[in-house]
Amino acid sequence: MARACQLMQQSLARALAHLDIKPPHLDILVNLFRFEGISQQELARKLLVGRSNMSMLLPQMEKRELIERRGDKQDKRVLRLYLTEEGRRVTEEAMTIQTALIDRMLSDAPIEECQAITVHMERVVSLLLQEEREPLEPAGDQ
Amino acid sequence: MARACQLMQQSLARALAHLDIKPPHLDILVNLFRFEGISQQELARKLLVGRSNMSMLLPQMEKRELIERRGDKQDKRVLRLYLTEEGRRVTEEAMTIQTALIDRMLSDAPIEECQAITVHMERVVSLLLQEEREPLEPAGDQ
DNA sequence: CCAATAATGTTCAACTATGAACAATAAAGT
DNA sequence: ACTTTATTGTTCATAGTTGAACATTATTGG
Repeated sequence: MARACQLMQQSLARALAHLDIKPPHLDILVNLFRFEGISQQELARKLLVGRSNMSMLLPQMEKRELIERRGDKQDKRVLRLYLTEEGRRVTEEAMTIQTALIDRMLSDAPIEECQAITVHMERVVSLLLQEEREPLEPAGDQ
Repeated sequence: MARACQLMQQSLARALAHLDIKPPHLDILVNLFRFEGISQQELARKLLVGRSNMSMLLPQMEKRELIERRGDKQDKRVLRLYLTEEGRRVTEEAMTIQTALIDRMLSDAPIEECQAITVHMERVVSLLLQEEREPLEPAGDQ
């Protein structure tokens, strides 16, 4: 199953090649599409990657004029992220490609099953994130 | 969903830390456990990674005496892979840990659903692998 | 107001995985 | 037999990701 994810990433990468973006870029674009104006930190948290990763990718996307980074006026530490018109266009096209790929993969899976899987996966994610924060401390017992 | 896989890998990595092995090593061990005597090439194909990756990991595991590499007598190119006693011991312990993790994740998912998911994932894998080999050639039509 | 603590983003060294180029061996075509 | 083509494993340069250390700015506590 991990292998399936791995292969889908590779396949997605190939399908996205002609737009000159890769899966990590798409992840960023999609999240900005839905949550415009978030900070780099918030974005990194949603994507489950390190802040440093954002510091590598975002400036490069800014140079390609897919996104824009504007400093927050109330907190001079944070940079808020916005899509440019070009960025929005590319995002929509890329999402179309991604959706087509996913549909093709799940074409012979019942709809309810997909939803059930999604629900479980989200539960798994929150479960693991929670565990990450409580390494090994029962705290009250013993 | 890709994120869930990512997190499970991280969680598995932490759970495996005290054995001083990482998920890629476990993948190798489990496959040797089930298919003892396969070549590096076959192993790489099963794991969906490059041959070069095997060339990096396997010698290091050989030095730690988890595996053994013996040259095939009929084909002097291939190195056949075997688990040592120590390797078998570690593999069993690591599989226990992995199984426990997976069970914990899917504890509230119905059994049939898990099986259904597995079936679909395997189909997805074979579908994508097939596509990889036929990049863009309808060949007979048009 | 000032010190201490925390949060954001950047930089850098380390690690992993990859694909291309290569040497050795095998298989196929002549 | 000999040349050509394919396969196996290795090496190396490259790209992507991470965590730690850092500078800057906020927040908290005295």
